[in-house]
Amino acid sequence: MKFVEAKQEFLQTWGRLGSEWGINRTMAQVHALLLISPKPLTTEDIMVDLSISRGNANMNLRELLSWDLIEKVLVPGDRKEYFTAEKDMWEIAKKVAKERKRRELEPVIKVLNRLEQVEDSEKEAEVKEFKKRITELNEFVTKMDKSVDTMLRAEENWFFSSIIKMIR
Amino acid sequence: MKFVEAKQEFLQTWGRLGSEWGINRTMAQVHALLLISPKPLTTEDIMVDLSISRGNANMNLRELLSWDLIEKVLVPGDRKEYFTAEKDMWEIAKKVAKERKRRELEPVIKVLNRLEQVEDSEKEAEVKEFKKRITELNEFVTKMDKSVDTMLRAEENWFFSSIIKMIR
DNA sequence: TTAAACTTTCAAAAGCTATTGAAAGCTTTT
DNA sequence: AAAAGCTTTCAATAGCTTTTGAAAGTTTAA
Repeated sequence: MKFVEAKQEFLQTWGRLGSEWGINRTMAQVHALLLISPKPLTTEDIMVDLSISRGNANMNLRELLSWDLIEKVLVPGDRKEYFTAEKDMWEIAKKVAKERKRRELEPVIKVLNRLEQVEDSEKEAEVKEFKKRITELNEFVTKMDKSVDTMLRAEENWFFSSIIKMIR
Repeated sequence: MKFVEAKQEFLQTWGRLGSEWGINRTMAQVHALLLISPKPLTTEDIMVDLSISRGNANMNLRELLSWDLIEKVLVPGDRKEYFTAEKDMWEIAKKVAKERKRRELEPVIKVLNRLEQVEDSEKEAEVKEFKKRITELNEFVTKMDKSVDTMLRAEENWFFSSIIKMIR
């Protein structure tokens, strides 16, 4: 298999996986591109490699910056901005987990907490079941949330640190 | 907070979370509806509660069946099909993990394995970096995949069983 | 201070995914 | 065997998300 084909297939595959997990396909592809590049790239490079517009490239680069998955690099004697990606897979996983937790899990927990306060009424069976399910869901999601915290602080804790090493 | 409002907000919230995680919003809402219902529901019930068309309801119900998250229930003396959802959160999580692993992780691992076979060429730095990243990614995704397997078989293994109990 | 180089914005357009609803297809009842 | 009751299909369409590209904005160089 030739490099150019392999590269192309990787960009496709990573983009598809991203969109299956609720991440913009192009954002995943820009990230993939920076991931396999041995040197920092400019907006121009990314536009050319992925055949996308300047606006699109710019937008997805800022989004990746906000996820802290890439960073700007200054190349001495050049006015252009260069970008480079975090390459350690464990770091990437941690950053994604952290961001999704903050953006998605935490707001849901807030809502579930409020919903547990539903008042008991006449509609016995329905309301009882609702409260039961919400409570269970809340416990579950809260535990997921805590597990992510634990993972993020894994290195600080000898016990989890050793479990992580088994999985890692 | 009134029950009807709480129910509505729950359906909204769960639908939004679903779509953030790459699951059709309506599918998540149908699931949510069955999750909080103390008794099995018909297609008609679901159409009314979510204000969706028959075709849409039918399609998402079959999708949920294929994920093994809901099942058909026969009510004696009634020709209609009723549906009911698995209610144990741990079971739900396991089924979702199992399905996504099969549909998304496994195909990616196959591709990564193929991409590792890229031939070394003149373009030294680029190809070398590519191979390195693909290998690391492959190791990482394979470990994720194995971790999911371990989780799915958690109850069979005393050691992981005890860890799961801590998280669960 | 003017011009050039580069980045950001955003309204319009394209592209994609989800939804509708009527028709076709089953299965059970009469 | 005809009708009624219910489920499934799918082409058309609606609605949402992404992308474009030109214009505006910003920074550096001359």
